[in-house]
Amino acid sequence: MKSLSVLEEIWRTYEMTDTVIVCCDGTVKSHRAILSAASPCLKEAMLDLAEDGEDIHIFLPESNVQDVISMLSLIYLGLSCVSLESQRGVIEASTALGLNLSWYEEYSYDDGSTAADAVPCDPSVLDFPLPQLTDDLFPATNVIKERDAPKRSSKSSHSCATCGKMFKTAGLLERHERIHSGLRPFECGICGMRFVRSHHLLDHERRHSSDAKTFRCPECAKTFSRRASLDVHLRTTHSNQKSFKCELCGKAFGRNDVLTRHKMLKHRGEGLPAKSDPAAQLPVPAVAVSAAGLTEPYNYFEDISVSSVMTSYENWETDFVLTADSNLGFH
DNA sequence: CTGGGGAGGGGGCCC
DNA sequence: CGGGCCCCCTCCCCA
Ligand SMILES: [Zn+2]
Ligand SMILES: [Zn+2]
Ligand SMILES: [Zn+2]
Repeated sequence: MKSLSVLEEIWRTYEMTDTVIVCCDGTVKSHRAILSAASPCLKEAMLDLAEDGEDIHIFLPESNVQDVISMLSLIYLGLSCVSLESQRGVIEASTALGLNLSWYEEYSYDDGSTAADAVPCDPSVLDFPLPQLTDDLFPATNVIKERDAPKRSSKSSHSCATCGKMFKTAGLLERHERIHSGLRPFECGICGMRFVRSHHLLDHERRHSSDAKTFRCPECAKTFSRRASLDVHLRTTHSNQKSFKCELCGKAFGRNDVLTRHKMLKHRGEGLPAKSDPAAQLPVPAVAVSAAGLTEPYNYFEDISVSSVMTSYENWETDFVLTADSNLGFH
């Protein structure tokens, strides 16, 4: 069991939601306890409502589902996986909810004002529960975005009803949704370990057999279990590429996970440099950096999760910033 | 501490 | 569809 993943688990499973955020193009369910923690004035307003177990409805008619999901991922996970296009929408939704934005003050408008200037919660976003709205129009799913949703890009959008991640094809979405079911249909005949996908089982079973390490380094004759492991070895050991630079001390690393570990161990509590610092722009663009820096107890988790979350979004905006070869770093 | 390999688990794609 | 493959990202663990 991983540590630091309680909020991630809540986020992924979307169980026991008790709050519905009604957007212009659908609804997103959430948890009032977590929203309360993020917004004192929202907490105060919700305490006056719905003691009888009914969902509280929060109305953000100016916001769309995707922006609200991005905002919630920021609240639950501390991640800002937000496209440049929807950045303002996230800020506006956050402002309407009176969120305490001090921990991602990296957000700023083009004119230089920042999200930390957010005004107090607008009480008009809260209203009486309207269960028929969600029950009739948006049944059985946590997130509905197809209906009337403006197309965000020319690419097809298939979004997961549980976590909101978007996929290129319905098949990819279906495969992804198996993650939430917890089903692991593929079992290793030797050790009994179970896997979500057949290829993972195949990869695992190879390690029980003699042909475990079939990839041989042409430079030093070391052998590896995977092609990818050999590639990393060649890149870091033989060509000594260090594409991941610490924006706090300038030290460069060959692998992003090593850089992340370095920041966790060496720079805890230091925060991140100003956005104007060119070093802060790469390899992860400033908009994607969780701006709390390294002061929060969950930061290790946050940092290492940024790019993995972002990769699920990388195809829903053409101007999305993290590219597929992010592990190669910048050049 | 860092370097680095092993391993689990993701998305994209082809057939 | 699903199997199989690629490539990726992160986490674990040890030297
Ligand atoms: Zn096994
Ligand atoms: Zn080698
Ligand atoms: Zn550093």
